[in-house]
Amino acid sequence: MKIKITFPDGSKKEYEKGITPLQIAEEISKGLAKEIVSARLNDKEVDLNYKIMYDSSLIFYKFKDDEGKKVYWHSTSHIMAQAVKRFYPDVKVAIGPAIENGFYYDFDKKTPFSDNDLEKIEEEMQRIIDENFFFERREVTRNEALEIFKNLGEDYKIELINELPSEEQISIYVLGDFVDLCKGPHLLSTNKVKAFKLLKVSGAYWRGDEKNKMLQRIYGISFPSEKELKTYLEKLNEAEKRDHRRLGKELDLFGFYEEVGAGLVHWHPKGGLIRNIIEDFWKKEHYKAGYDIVYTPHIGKSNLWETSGHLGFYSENMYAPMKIDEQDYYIRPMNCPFHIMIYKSKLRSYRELPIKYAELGTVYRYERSGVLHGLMRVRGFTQDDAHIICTPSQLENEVVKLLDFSIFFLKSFGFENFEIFLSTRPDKFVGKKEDWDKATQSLKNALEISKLPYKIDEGEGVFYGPKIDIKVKDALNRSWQCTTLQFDFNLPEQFGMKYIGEDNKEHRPFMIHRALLGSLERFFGVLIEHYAGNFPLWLAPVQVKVIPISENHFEYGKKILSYLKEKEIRAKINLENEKIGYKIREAENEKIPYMIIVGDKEIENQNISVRKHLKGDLGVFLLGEFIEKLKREVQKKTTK
RNA sequence: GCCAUCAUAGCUCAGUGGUAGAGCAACUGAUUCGUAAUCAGUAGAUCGUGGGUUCAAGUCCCGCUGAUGGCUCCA
Repeated sequence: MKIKITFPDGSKKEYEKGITPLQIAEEISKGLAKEIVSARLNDKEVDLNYKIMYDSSLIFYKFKDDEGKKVYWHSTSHIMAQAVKRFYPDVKVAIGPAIENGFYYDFDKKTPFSDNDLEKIEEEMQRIIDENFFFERREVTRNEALEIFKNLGEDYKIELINELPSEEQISIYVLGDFVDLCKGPHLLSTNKVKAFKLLKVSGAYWRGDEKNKMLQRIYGISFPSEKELKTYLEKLNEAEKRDHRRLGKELDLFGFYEEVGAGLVHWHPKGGLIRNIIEDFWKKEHYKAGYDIVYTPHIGKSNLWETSGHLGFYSENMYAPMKIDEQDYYIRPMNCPFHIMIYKSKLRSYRELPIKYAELGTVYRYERSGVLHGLMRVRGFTQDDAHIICTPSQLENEVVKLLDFSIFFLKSFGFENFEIFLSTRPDKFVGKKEDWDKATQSLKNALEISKLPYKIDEGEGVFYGPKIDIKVKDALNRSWQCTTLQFDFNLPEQFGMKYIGEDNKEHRPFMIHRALLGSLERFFGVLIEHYAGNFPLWLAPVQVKVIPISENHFEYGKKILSYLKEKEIRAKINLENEKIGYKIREAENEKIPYMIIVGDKEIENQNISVRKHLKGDLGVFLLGEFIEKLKREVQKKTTK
């Protein structure tokens, strides 16, 4: 009996019935057979030794494919679980999936794993790999599966089996002395794993729910070669070097103080200077784009927060109230109610709309101590917030403008790649379905008009409205959420916002909350990591360092310094009694974009030598010519 | 909040029950130097904090504060 196999390029070929993907690959080429890790048969991912019985389409997956990585990592997690079970037979296994970078496995073990344990487990894994067990798939009935895992005492697996849909084919994989419930597919055998490393241990709740028992999780990663593992570990190292917390300290940009409290940022002078530049730019552009900049209080009475609904749905993130004249006041977690007050201070006509209030508004939110993380997750931060209040017919156009404005901002800071998500109505929501549909459609239209590619996150909207989020990709290709643009059905209703329409009747305006950079703290953290602390000229706290070669050149250096300052270049001079190499090293470590080096030659020719950070000597310039170059670079916000 | 790890000089780190150490930074002196570290010297710590065990605690135990990695990825 012959069957027909269709390949991704559309070509077809006949094979004996019962042939496996591996055998087909072997016929094509030995190299291919060696490289593939799994296959897709029609719409189902299968093991390489799966017997093909019918005409099918076939795709091979290699490690470099996402599907292949998943299989590879998932298989490694099974090897790890087997190793753990060999050491600790009483441990119960929970789940062990592949994740974005590697895999983990959760274990129910009385005492947590130590780093020592990790080494032991790694050695045992290597033994399992050397023993080269087959990942043997068996399809079983529900009762058989329950029987097997009951005998093994694997309670978590039983829970999982009971939750599988009734029509699901249940499968188990046998790996030597280890049996696991698993849908598959897997590698053919354990020695396909060439290089692996266990990275960290942590606690993790069963199914991510804090009401459940805390399990012990081990994370790891694996690759088809030692070299790839090495490259990956180096990349981790590189990320660590540009960690904003480390650079924040090294470059003296910001700090946290135990005496003050967790998650409360102090911007040191250099960080403050950068922030000020960002804020100036932000304000200028907002005025240009038709926003009004407002300033509002940081606390407000409890009634305000009751009306807004924050005390109902956001109280978990709010700090306890303080009593002032017998009244409860809350420190603000958001700026919206205050902006709404300004809107409501007058009767508004449709002719005034859209009204756009912008504020660099500092807010305070309670974040659980364990989730705080440098500048990325803090308890007090400043949103670059705005509220756009418009008529329903203006909505779409306003969103188009907003998207354009957001992308302009992000690009100004050197981000070129974005991921855009549209989140739609969740299960719990306020407002009418039809209104949601209309608003969601407007957001969609705006994205289409802006020709921005986006993904839809079904049901991931906030309860008060659909939203668009923009994530930026940084230099290491990690994504960070910055811009969020949220439609709000709730607050205009709660606060009874209105405007007088063309028909001389009262209408309810639409309102959009938006933050472009997100929070200044978080955005600063992202910027630091994106640039690895090497800020572009327009943002660098010190733009130029003047370095005289010896004491004889101090006077000439000072003259240059004062001229630079006169031209509003942020410059410093190094008057230390050190050798030139040492001073250059210092300036390089401080990541100052340009160095001006002056000695006898420069004095004689009345010029300067310029050295660029990370690049080296640029040669000789006239001072005026160099300043022009700097001005152009600042103007263009050049990032390279 | 929960699990784990951690907190020693300004910074990075050593010190596993018996007299607190190093490198860098700082300061002083010498050196006056051409594109990523000149040499020598000086000073700097109630070992995060509060309690306990012990003849003796940086070190062992408990509380607190703060930091770090996780706690979303569904066999």
